[in-house]
Amino acid sequence: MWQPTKLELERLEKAERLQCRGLELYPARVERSHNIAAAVALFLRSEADAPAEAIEVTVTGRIRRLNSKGKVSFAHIEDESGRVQLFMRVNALGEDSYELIRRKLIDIDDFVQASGAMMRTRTGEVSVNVDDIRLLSKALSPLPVVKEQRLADGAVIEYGEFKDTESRYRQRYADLAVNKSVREIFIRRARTIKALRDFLDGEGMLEVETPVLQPLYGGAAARPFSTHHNQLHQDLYLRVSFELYLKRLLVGGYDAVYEIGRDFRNEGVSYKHNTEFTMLEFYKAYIDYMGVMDITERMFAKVAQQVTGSAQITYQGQAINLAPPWKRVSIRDAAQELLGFDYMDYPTSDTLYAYLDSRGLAEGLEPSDTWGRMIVEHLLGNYIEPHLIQPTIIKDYPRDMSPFAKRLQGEPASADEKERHYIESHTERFEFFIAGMEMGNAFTELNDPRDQQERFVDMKRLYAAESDETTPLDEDYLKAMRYGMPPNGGFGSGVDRMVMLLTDQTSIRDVLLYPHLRSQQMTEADLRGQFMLEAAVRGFEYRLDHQLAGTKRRLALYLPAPNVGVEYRLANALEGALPQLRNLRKAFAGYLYVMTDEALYRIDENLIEISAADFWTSLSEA
RNA sequence: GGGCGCGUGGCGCAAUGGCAGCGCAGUUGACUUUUAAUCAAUUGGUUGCAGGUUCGAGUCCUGCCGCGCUCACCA
Repeated sequence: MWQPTKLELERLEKAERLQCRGLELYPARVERSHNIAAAVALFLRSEADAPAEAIEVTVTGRIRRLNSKGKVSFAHIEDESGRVQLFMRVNALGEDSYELIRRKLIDIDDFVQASGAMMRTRTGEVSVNVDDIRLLSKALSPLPVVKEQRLADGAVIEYGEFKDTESRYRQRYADLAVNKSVREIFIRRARTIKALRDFLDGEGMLEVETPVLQPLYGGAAARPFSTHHNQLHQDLYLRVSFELYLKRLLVGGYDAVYEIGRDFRNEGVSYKHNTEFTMLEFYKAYIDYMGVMDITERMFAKVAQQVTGSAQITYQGQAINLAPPWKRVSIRDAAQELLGFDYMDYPTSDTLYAYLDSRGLAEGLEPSDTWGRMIVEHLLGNYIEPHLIQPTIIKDYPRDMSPFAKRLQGEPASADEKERHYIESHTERFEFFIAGMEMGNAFTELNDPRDQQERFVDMKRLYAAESDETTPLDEDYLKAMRYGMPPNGGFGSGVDRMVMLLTDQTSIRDVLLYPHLRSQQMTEADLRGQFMLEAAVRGFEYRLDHQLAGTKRRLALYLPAPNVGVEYRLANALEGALPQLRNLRKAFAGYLYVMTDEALYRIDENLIEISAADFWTSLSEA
């Protein structure tokens, strides 16, 4: 339950004073003739005309700055479109109205509606000469204070920023309300996703939606979240990818489909991983991975153009050119180039490990890792990926890392032994990297059901050691493929990372409105809220106290006997709150008691009745 | 999960183991063109939680909670 701070109490008191004046704090009706940017633009245009007409406007917004100078006051209000200054004089507003400003009954953070003619103040700032001001919404809690100084060159310096990351993520609304740059990130995010849709629609692809809850997960080797459907008595997984469902649609006769949606992976979080993230996948019939490369390059250039105005972007101070063509290099050649050896000279995991070890490149690698994993995760991830600042397509991945990709095409018969083995052991898969970050993944999709089945078995065998989480065999997917799947190229890309790139952010959390954070510990305020509810519904009284045992800080819930004299009522009353109570118990070092006039209970795993003697004993032990 | 770091009024930050302070915001007063307005006065803190060492702990130690960075995991 909310326990107002001093500042909040002051605002509550103001709220009462406003109500005493007969003012509505949260009126239902609003008037607004222009958004702020439009009002300013209109005024600037009229100024250009010689005999400027008065521009009367009614604008709305949140007060972000308030400067009362006796009988004249200035405020800045802000709506999504921008800010404008309110010029308020007692003469124009009248004593009564002006008093609201002068006495600060209207505070910074309140939403107001202001009417008047547009004007310039003596210092030249475009303002509204306010003759009527109305409260639209009273802010009872003050937002963090951020002051802005506008320099002559238009630059804005912020003072007293709101930057504690935890508070900003947990109270994103406050972050957005005071940090304009944060608001801009999410506008740009929306534009990015729209630009992607525009592009893909323009390519003639059909946007589709496939199940988030899947009986079998697949399409990526990631650990899933699982859940259960009660009525169907069935376990379900939250999807880790859309791949298998989208490709089934090509069997169904669509030439090209795409989906933008949420994937869920039960894995660690990092600056570029969130447990749920936005994925884009598309599958297009009658093209191979080279066709996908073309689309990829065009798509990134076009989206960047649409979102930032240019295909040349700056990320963390580095100029990045997204315009095609991008560098395309096989993983084998990239390793050759950056590390100076041909991994095909070490065609088994044993020989490769031995070689890498001899060069001091095996740190973090296990001899038991598969050959493909050594190359892709270790060599690529650690030694190649960080160098890929300009967009780079790394292609032709080892087969055991690519269960849905077709084998590399070539002339095995005519090549020498090493090249023959290379072609047999690699696939038409590529990943592409920008700013040292993996941005996406694509293949010439496997459409041979017999080969696909073999791959499932191979994967199972290869990763059996890691047991629990291999890609399960999806028999229905194979069935679909047996009906005939057109040759196709597929693509998957993390949209959040693309947004990071286009907004110059280094953490995925800064491009997610509500990044995943561990839930906060139950607080006393939460518990009070819980009990206020229970008490209101069930009609009992309660009291929560600290200071049970001298100076030791303890929390106790006190339920007077007349209200909860009957034990089952007590149990009922606590049933809902018990999990929270247990949680709270941790915060109070394990001591939380419930008392009635008749009995004492300790909250443990359950509610345990104890004697008064036990109670005092356990307290003194603490 | 491991390592490193952080947690002090609403926000941003100080405080060799020795009186918990500053700026902004707030409150009161002055000011009819300010813009980080200014001037004067002033309120507000169980220093994340719990224990310990000490004459004395925001500071040192232990445990817990949360966040950040990083490593691991993530074909």
